[in-house]
Amino acid sequence: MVRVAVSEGAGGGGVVRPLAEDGTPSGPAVEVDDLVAEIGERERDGAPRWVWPSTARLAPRLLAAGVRVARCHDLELVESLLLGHAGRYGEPRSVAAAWARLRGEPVPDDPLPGATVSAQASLFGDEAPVGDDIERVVAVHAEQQRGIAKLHGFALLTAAESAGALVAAEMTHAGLPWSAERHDALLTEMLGPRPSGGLRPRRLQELADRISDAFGGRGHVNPDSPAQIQKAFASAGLPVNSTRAHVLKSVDHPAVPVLLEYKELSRLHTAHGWSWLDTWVADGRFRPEYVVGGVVSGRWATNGGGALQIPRVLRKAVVADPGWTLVVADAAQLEPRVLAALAGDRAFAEAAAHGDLYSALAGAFGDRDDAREKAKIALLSAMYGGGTGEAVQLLSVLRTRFPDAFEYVESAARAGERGHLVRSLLGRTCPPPSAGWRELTIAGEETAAQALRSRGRFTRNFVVQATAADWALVLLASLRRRLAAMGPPELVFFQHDEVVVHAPCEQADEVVAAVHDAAREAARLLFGATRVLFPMETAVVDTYADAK
DNA sequence: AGTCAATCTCAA
DNA sequence: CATGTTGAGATTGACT
Repeated sequence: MVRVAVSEGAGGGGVVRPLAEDGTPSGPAVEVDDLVAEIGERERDGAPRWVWPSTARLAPRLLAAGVRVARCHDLELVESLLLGHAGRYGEPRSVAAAWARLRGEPVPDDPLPGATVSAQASLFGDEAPVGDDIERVVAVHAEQQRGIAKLHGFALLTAAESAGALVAAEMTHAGLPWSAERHDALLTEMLGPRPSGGLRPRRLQELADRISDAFGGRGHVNPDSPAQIQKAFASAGLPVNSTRAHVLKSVDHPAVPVLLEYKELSRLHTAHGWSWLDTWVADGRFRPEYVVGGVVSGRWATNGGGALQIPRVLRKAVVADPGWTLVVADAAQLEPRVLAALAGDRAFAEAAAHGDLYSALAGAFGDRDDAREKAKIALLSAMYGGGTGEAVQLLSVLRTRFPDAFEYVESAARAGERGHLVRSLLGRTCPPPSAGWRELTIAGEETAAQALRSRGRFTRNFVVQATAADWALVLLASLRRRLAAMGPPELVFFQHDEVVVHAPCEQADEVVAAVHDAAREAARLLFGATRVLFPMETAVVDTYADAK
C-alpha cells in the first residue's frame, strides 16, 4: 500500500512525500501551501496510509474542513509502543526525540500537550526549517517499520492504535448526542432548581441541615468533609475508620441514611451538575477529548469531562436526533473470554464457546444454586489477583478444571514479582517496575513482600486487560471501516468494551450487523481459529439509558 | 494564592 | 500475616 509522509508547517502549509511500504521515499518531497486541501485531494485519488507525527494534532483540522482519511500511521503513538516494548517506558516520543535517538544526539523532552506547531517552534527557537522536518518524518517512520517487522503482532497493534486515533478525533468532532434539557430536568428533579451563585441546591441544603440535626445540632457538620463526619460519629460514640458509603451502611445512627443520600446527590451535583453541562455540552453534543493509549493497558483515557465515568442516571440525557437512533453494543464478559482464548485452555475454550460464560463454568463448582456466582468470583479473582476468604477454594477449583488458563495468569504474576515485563497478545508492554520498587524488594521486609505481591497483581491483570484492549481496538478499527462504507452512521462513544453508534433509523439493522462482523473479525485477527466466542450484546434505542 | 496528598465515588 | 485491576475528577485540609 502506498504511504505518504506528512510534515506540518506554519500557516497551514506543509510538506508531503510518497513512500513505499518499508518507508523508502518513492518520489520527491513537495511543499504545499494548504496541507489540509492537499491531503483531501490525495485521499480522493488513492487513499494512501498517511504517515504523520500526531493524529490528535492534525485530524481536528482535517475534520473541520470535511476531510476524512481511511488510514494513518501515527508516529508518536507508534514510538510509544516501540519504546514500551523495549522497556523504555515514558521516554519522549516526538518525531524530534525519535530522530535524536536515531542519530545519538541529546533527546529533547516532549512539548507540553496542546502546544501548536508554531508555538513549539518559537518555544524551542532552534527548530529546523520546514524542509528538514519531512526528512525526519521519513527517517523515523522507516526506523519504526524496521522495528515493527521484527515484532510479532506489532503490525496489527500499530495499525489499530493509529486507527484508534482517527476514531478518537472523529468522535470528538461528532460528539455524543446530549440533551441539555433532559439533563437539566433530571438535575432539577433530583436536586431542586438550579441555584444561583455557588449555593447548594435546595435538596442538598435540606439534607445537610438534617445531617447536622441528626448529630445533635450543636454546631454545623459539613457533610463534604470526611474529617468532620468522622469526628461527629466519634462524638456520638460510633467511631468509624472511614466515611465510605459501604462503611457507613453498617453503622446504626439516624444521620446515616441522610448522609448516604447526600453523598449520592452531591456527587451528581459536583461531578455532573449544571456547571459540567455548561462546560461540556454545546449544540446538543458532549465532546470530550479522548486520549488513545492513555492507560498503561492500552485502554483509553479522557481529558476533561469525565467521559468514561458518566453516571448511569445521566444516560437518560443521551438521546438520538429525530429520525436517528443509537446502536449500543457491548462485549459480554470480554476479559474472561480473552483469558480463555489467550491461554488456549481447551476446557475453558469449550465453556466459552457458548452464551453465558459464567453459567457455562458453573458446572465446575458443583450442583448448587449459586454456582454461577461462584464461577464469576473465581474468574475475577484469578484475573484481579484476589485470593482471600472464599476465593481461595474457588481458585483451587479453577486450577484443577482449567489448568492452562490458571497457569497463564499465574505465570504473568510470577514474571511481575521477578521484575520482568509482560505483554498483551499484540505486544503492548507493561511499564517496568520503578527504581523505588526494586529498592523495596531488596529490603526483604514485610513491605518488600507487599510490593512484590502488588506488582504480581498488576502484571497478572495486565495480560488480560491489555489483550482485551487489543481486541477492542481492533474491533473499533474494523467497525470504523465498515461504518465509513455506509455513509451517515457515526461512532459517538467508546468505553473499554462498549461502543455507541449514532445512525439513521433505517440503517440500524445494518449497523448491528456491522458490529457483529467487526467482533468476529477482531477475534479472528487476534486469536485465529479459536473456539471462543466474543458475543456483542446490542440494543437499538432512542436513549442510552434504555440499553441495559 | 498555588500545590499536593488523602479521601471519596463514578466507570469498565 | 494479608493479598482486588485500570482510570477521572471533585473536595478538603495541610503545606509552601
